[in-house]
Amino acid sequence: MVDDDESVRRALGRLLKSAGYAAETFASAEDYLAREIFEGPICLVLDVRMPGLKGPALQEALEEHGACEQIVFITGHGDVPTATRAMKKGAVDFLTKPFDDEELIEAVKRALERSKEQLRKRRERREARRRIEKLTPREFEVLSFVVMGLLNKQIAAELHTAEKTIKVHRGRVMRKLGATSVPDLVHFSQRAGVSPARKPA
Amino acid sequence: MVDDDESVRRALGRLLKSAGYAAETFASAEDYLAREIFEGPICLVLDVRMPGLKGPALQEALEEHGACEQIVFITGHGDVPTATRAMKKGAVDFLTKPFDDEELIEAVKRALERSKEQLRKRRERREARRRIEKLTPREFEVLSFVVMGLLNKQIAAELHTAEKTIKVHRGRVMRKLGATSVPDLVHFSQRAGVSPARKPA
DNA sequence: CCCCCTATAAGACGAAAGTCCAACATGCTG
DNA sequence: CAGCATGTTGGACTTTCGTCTTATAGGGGG
Repeated sequence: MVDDDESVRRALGRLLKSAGYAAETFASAEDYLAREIFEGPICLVLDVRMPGLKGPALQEALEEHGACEQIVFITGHGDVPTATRAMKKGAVDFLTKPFDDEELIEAVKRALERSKEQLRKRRERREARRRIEKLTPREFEVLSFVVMGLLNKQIAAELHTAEKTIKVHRGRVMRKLGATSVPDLVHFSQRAGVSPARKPA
Repeated sequence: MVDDDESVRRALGRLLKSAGYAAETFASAEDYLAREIFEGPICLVLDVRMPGLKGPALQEALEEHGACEQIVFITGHGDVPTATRAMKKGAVDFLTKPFDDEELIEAVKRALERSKEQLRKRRERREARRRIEKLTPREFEVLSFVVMGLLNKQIAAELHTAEKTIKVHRGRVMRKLGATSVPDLVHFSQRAGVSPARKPA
């Protein structure tokens, strides 16, 4: 939680801890950015108006860094454009003080779920990319064609080489990716966010 | 566009038409619901406060019907909670009068893009489901195992039957879905939103 | 009662894919 | 230069997949 008002920090800290969350508090956006990085689902309860870096500015900074925390804004003097912009940029909620404890808890809960899911997808994607990067250019080409459903001989024709060669590449791709089947390869490609090339039914 | 104020309807209607959009106007949410259904990307510019059915209520009604229009709210007296709730429910933007023409045009543009994309996904999904529903229960089971990467003999073991039988089912699945390869089957399953069953690497 | 759908299964055959081993050219790097 | 990674093939062989035909059996509907 980031809020410049210490009484708010203490009150909300108590509230969140009583709800079972490991709440940490920061007096400014700068303090938050300087914290040690925790890898796990994070919900950031963020005041809009603060001295120094403002809430929305911190939101943008975090987004550029590809951070995974989900943000719940709280504010005393929120206006509609600010709230709308914050929500458009992916905030989970935008609460105006005074708000019910229950409201905040609910928002934090949803934020953590979203953060967890985002984290999971990101990890999957990174892992898939990490392995795919170990492929040689040729192997990657072959992979692309395989997940498009082409037969070895068709791939061979595309690449102007022998079907035998394709088999070898294909086997190496399977080993390098740790895949055991064609569907595995498809999942890998999709998780890595590659091959939008299609030739559907 | 739905707004109870006729001068607003005329002004925004002109604006949108001059921007190249085929704008239609409605004086109330009820009128909008009674319109003939148009299938295509739709952006609904919606006033929040109106006699009869309010903007947010219409938003909920449309969502329950699984409509595909994307909503841009406009309002003269918007408050933060209303804006936040609307955005949480998927509104594209929430503009407070007075707003720049440019702002509205931009919002409408983004809304139409989102609507188009949503429409595309929905069509894909419906088409995939339509075909998958033509499968017999047994064939569907086989499909599930195939897209999980199991061999025919493994599927046979799972289903306590002979590999030969699986081959027959598999062939029928391919024909019924119009697929020509295993990756095709995988795409079908995913587009239809089935088989979250995994046994990853 | 007969036909159709569904599920089952066998035999036969060919195409495709995967797996051994071995070989060779290229280009980079130590 | 020697070693290594990469891309390229060949042969031989196994496994898997696909298709064709044929066949049996149960359930439901006309």
